Amino acid sequence: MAQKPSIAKGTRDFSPSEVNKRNYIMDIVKNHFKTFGFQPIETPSFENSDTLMGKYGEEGDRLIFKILNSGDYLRKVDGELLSSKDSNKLTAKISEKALRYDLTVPFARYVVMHQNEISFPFKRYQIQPVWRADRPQKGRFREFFQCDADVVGSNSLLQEVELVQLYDAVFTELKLTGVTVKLNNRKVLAGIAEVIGESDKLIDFTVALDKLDKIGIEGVTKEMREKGISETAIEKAAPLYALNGTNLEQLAVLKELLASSEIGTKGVEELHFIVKTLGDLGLQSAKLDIDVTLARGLNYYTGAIFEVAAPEGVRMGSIGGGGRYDDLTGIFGLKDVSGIGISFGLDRIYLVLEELELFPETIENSLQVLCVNFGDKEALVSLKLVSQLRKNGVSADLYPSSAKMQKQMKYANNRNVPYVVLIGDKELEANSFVVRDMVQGGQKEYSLDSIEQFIEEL
RNA sequence: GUGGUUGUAGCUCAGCUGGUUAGAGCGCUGGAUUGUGGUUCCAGAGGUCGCCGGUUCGAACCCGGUCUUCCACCCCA
Repeated sequence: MAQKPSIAKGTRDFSPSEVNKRNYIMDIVKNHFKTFGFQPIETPSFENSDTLMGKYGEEGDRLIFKILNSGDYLRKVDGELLSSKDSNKLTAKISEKALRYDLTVPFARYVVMHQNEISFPFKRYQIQPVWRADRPQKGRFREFFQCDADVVGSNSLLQEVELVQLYDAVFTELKLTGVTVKLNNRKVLAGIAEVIGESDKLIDFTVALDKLDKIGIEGVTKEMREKGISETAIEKAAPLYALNGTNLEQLAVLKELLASSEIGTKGVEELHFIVKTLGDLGLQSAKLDIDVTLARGLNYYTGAIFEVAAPEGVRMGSIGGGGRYDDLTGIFGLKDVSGIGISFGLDRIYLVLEELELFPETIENSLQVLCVNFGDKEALVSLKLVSQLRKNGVSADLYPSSAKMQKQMKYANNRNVPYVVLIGDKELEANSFVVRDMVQGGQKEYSLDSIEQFIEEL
């Protein structure tokens, strides 16, 4: 009956070394979330379908994993509906729960449900898996972790400033220097659309604009034409592609360009404040770049839009993103609560650190000391040593059986154990233990009465 | 959701226009080495060639379906 095991499409197992590396990233992210004053929450892995459906657009609904009702779920379904083969209508009848699609909507739901217990502004972070019935691709899975930090209940632009600092702090500690935080503002995009006379095509316009670095100016203009944007509008938008110089220089040009648009001017002012303030405060290793072509998450972002690009030379899309959304909780009945959030792309950060060999070597040393097992009597003495080491915070183990020495040494080698301890009959007699340095190759003998000496030299 | 791509030993991959017992390297097990790993030498185990069906005297190879992998698009983290 042996069947070949397999895992579901788009899912992954994580082996010890991978978990260690992922934890390394998450611990650093988490620590900075905490020092910036964010508090952790967790929400269920599945929600009522009503909570999720319709929040991510039509495409999103398709990508939500639905959970089949329990029991005889077809019994109550109308026979006519069943034979109509209308999947969308039928789904609503046989599925009332769905897997979490992101962390933002459940967070909005959380805020609304707990509004009376929360002190605003509420700063929360959340690191949990989410699921999407997407077709997998490189760096895209059907199950993946999101690391989000959001602030709700404050519309101060200082939050924008702070979140850029948070990105900077995390990537600096990860030794991932040279990342670029790209910054844009939905109001600027709206202003541009207004000035070129295509306000009603804002989404089409920005989605096309967003592809500039991918398909070039020609590709963008072609897509705009296909979406029915007028030639004059396309012409008027042309100066956007030629924006260059420092952030402040670009903002000066934008200010001019958008002078006739109230909302556009507001957006430029917001960007100016963020750029100016961060200029005064300084960043450790990240670079801040205005990028008017940045247009992610337009369905809900209303102000700032962030995206973090990996250092130059690394072929990787964005490793983080976020933005401000003025009315996220509105859909659940709580008006006028402004929110802003950022997200870290754990899987992609992992790939980048791997490529640049930035993981510390010590991550692989899961066991520091292994005692070779020579037999019952020797093992007992070894176990006493192991206990002492463990009490001192040193990860130590005794090989569980008196297998051949070669086998035990090989095991230590495969597990990357830096020190092997030998207590055989010779050592028993001398009340000592021999420590073999598996990296250098040398050996040293210590007395069992002065274990501290060994611990100090570790 | 659309188009393409991949699947052979634990891993990475060979395998000619269909032809008899399907190979290599690494890893694994045992030995050279009864107290020494990482280097060396010797021997051995391990595969329903993703799965189902079809064509053929004969299929890892050709055809159809299905699952999976990766890539592009859509979208997105």
